[in-house]
Amino acid sequence: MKTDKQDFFKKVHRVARLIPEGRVTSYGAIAEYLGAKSSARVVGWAMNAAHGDLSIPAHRVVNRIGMLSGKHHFEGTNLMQQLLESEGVLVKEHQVQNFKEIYWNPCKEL
DNA sequence: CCCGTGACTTCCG
DNA sequence: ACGGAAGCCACGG
Repeated sequence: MKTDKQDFFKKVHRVARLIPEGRVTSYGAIAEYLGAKSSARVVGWAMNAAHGDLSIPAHRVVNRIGMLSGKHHFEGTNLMQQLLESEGVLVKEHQVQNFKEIYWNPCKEL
């Protein structure tokens, strides 16, 4: 059984679904959990593919500083923020306020 | 096969 | 401390 590159996407999607409500994580954290900490960008790419999968809360995934870097890829402009606030995540200026407090580390939580 | 792009991260000046 | 540049991996053309 050979490991297809697409398997990486599947892994990212799997982890993304595991993100608890009201929590957020970073691309690098997911990448690191998958063993590809150097491929944080690829995680974002996987998220791009997940964009069509409503089962994947991509809005809970932000960059390392808690900024809604991916909001530009969502519909409208504040959809991502709306989803986060709806889950109890405090967001301001497209940035998670208590990011470090609601930060969900898959390496530690899982 | 080579080049460009991308929802990132880290290092160097 | 701030800003710019490079590195990284995968996908599409």
